[in-house]
Amino acid sequence: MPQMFADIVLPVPLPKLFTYSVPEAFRSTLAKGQRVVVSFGKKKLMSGLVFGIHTQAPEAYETKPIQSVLDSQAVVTEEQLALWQWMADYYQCTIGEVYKAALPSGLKLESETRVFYNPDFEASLDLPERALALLDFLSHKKHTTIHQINEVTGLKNSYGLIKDLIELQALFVNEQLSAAFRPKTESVLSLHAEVRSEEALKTVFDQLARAPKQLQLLMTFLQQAGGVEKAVAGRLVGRTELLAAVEGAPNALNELVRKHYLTQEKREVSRLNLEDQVVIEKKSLSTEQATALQEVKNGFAEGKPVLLHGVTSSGKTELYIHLIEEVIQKGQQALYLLPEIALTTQITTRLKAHFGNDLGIYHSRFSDDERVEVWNNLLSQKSYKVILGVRSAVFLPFKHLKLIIVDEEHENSFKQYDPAPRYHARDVAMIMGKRYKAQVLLGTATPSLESYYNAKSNKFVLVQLATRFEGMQMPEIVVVNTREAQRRKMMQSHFTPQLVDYMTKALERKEQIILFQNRRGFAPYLECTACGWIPKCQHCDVSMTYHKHIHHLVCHYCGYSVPNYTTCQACESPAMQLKGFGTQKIEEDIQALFPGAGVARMDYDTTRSKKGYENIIGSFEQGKLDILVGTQMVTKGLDFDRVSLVGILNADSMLNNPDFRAFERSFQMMAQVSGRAGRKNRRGTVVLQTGDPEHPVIQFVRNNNFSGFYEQQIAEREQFKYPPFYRLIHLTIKHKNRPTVNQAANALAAHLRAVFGSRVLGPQEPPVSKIQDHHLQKIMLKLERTASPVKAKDLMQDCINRIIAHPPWRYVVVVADVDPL
DNA sequence: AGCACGCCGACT
DNA sequence: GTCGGCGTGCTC
Repeated sequence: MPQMFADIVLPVPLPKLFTYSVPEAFRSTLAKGQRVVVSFGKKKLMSGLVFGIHTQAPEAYETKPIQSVLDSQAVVTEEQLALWQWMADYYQCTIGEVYKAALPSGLKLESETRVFYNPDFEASLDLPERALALLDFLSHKKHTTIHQINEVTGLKNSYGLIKDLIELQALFVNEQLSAAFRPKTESVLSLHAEVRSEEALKTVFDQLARAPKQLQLLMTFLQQAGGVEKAVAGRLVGRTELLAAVEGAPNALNELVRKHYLTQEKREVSRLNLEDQVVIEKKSLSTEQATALQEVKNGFAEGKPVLLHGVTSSGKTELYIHLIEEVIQKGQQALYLLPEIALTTQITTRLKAHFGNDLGIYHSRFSDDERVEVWNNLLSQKSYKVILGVRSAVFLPFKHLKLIIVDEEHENSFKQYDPAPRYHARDVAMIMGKRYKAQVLLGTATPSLESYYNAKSNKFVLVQLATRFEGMQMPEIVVVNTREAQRRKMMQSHFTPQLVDYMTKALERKEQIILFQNRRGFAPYLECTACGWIPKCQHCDVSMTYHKHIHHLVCHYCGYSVPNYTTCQACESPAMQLKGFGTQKIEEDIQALFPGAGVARMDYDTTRSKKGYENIIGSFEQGKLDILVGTQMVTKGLDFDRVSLVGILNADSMLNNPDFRAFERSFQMMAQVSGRAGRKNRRGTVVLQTGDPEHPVIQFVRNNNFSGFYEQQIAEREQFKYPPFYRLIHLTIKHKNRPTVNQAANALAAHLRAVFGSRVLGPQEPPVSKIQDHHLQKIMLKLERTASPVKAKDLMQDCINRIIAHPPWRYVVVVADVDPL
């Protein structure tokens, strides 16, 4: 029998697969997509994924054997492997990096070296003191990790010491895979087999006559089991619920178990909510919705992706639900992708109500074990029919995927920026559509220029949904000139008199208000009023952000933090002042302006915890709050019935971004917040504060004119060779030493120009020129849409390799971002 | 990326 | 001497 080898994907950023030999025992069962344990490097154990099986012995090296096989069935399907390979190629990363991002960490095992003490070893006193101390420490423990040893000995690096002791056979080590996914268990109780009849139970009651607690507990048990009949039939009752119902029950329960009246056992339970759900019938569609639904289906019939351009509150979700139901009825699966921030309780409860236990949710707020459960569920027979998830849900093991919905398609958070793979879930969804032969529907009120262009040029089918449901009107948009108000000294902090006026009236009518402040200028920083010094991060080229609750300055790039400065570090003046205003400042200002109003702030700070976010949304929904101030978060997927006024505090900082997408983003942002205004019976108002009321983007927003905006922007994109006409690739060059990066970047650009000519721009120092002690340079490539990105990757890689081959630049890192945002 | 190994400077 | 820093090479 010939030798057998397997190519294994390992979660390391090395651009290759690793070939291991397959021991006799696994040969008949090993399959692609199974996880295996292999030793990698010196002695580390890792779980990897079988990518290919063959009989080709590698010539250049000796193979190591596969240590064990973790799965009897593949945990990754062939379709997934093919998709991951595509992602690695297109987004210019390694398949190991895709694997690392794709699998929940509960399915990726890694070993830790364990150190054991040899009890037979007789310590002689001529050992160094450190060694004796370590041996003494270890003799009290079963085993330790090297990490712990470092802590105990106070040594930075205890390898040398450990190695010496291993040689003396005082210690030995092995590699232990760290605990992976553990199914959650709960204790359940049932009637003991000996008493499973009504007569037997009567005897038991008699015997318990003098033990009232136990009797009470047994009665409660029977009640919770749903009656004697069901209890006798073996119905289970959860220990926790039973104990919760009776006070001081644990002892009584132990007695009942000891007397063989009840049996206690452990049972695996799901962490995911599997209670029986009331499934709500779908609402019937309005005429417009019904027409749009038909148009979507026609588009699918043409075999094209569909772009659903529907204004806010036009009922897109209802269409999605109809489409998903049809897919489910055919026994197929649907994937519903939402940006992180929009995946709120509102949408989950709504879908849960429709699809009950057919719905699985894949979200970063879920624990890793919960994600493993979703993954395993999809592999199982009873798998979910619908997955509602964030961008990483594109990695899940679908088997009959026939519909992919990308809601809020324009959202930037569908693109992963760091770490690799730097993928865009919307674009991956397109590829999945092709590979799974699934229909793809993109939905949004403010399409990305890319998607709208695709629709206009007939790659997609465009479906419009222009009216809001139940006769809701589009809001009135009032543009207010802040420059004029400033000139007349009429501004009250960040509020124009007009906005204050609208707010006062809305509050009088008991209506709710949303105020939007975009992220720029959101972060408060410290500045010396004497010399202008601003505290910067030691490791990054950014000013540090002031965090009120910890009274510290924090770097948002690397997390470095220092206690707040009271004096200037440059001129020693004590005149340090807080600059830049965030939502926090606005919140305080509003409280001063409207003392009676309930104000809440929604931003990074207040929504860091899962509950924080839900609490704010909840109290706003219930009308406990009058004014909600926030960043982008307030623009996403919230439908509040009582919001009549939306204030955009400062439109200019968005528009003045030096980025070719700045206008697109500003338009989307303003249109999205505006969509929050309006109620069923009353037209909403949007107050848009700007210093430049005549700005074309402001005019397009005011007139709710998306197509005008599109026409103007797309012309510019074509003229200046930007997407969707050209494909951008950003290369970031990093090194600890600034001159080194600059030289390497220049040389790389020269190499690239020799191949790509004028398609190469830069190098240029990015706005943030240092992150975590690494200096940065950026090179941009503008490639024709028709050019193969994979071929471009090869050519680029050649150039990069030539740079790296140059000894002084050996440790220069080049990172590619394909289709950057 | 992690990790081990080796060579060199700064302390007891 | 000894510790720890960091530069270098390797991973089937």
